[in-house]
Amino acid sequence: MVKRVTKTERERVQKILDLLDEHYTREYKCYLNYETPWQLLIAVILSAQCTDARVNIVTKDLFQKYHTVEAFANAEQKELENDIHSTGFYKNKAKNIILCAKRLIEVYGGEVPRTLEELTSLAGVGRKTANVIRGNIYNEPSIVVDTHVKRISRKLGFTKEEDPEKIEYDLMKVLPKEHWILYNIQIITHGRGLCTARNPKCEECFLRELCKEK
DNA sequence: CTCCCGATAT
DNA sequence: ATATCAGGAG
Repeated sequence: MVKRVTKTERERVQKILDLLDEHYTREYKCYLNYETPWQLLIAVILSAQCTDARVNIVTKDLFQKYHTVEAFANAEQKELENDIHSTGFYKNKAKNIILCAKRLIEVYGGEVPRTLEELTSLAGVGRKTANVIRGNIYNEPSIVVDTHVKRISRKLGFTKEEDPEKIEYDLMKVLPKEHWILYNIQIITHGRGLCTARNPKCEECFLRELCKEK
């Protein structure tokens, strides 16, 4: 189904974006700690079904131990599994990180590629991870659909889809391009503080009036 | 669709 | 005890 956006819908969207800008940061600063593009790539791979706080604890030691992409490419899988154990899914993540690092070196000269197609050709890198890299590293307008963006975008009536890729396309039509990267960061902040998955603090929410509710 | 999976809040 | 966390692959 093709989504159409009417003028009144656009005005409602703009009100929500204004309120988000008013209450949350306008910086393209993500919650995962990193120094280099490849460090962000690994941090995002580790972040699957894991809190960013946990990932930051793990990567602090991890990036002290493995200084380069080559170090990850040559890592012993069992040892890397142990190093990232607390993030969960550690066998898949360790295997993917090693394969990803090898391909970064063999195909992309050790650099993190820029296009969605190139990024998703890397092991452990799907659409969500690729879009984080495109937005945060290359400043390319991109929409990241994670668990918070999915839940809250549906509550706000921006989409009725379940599939993250379809949600991404709906949000592209609903949101002005200048807000694509920022939206994700602000919604995560909102999803962690007020619009939580379990007991959302609707009474305290500044979007209460504009929310389509459950 | 299922599996991968530990840590934390409720 | 259970839901949830910056998902991805087979």
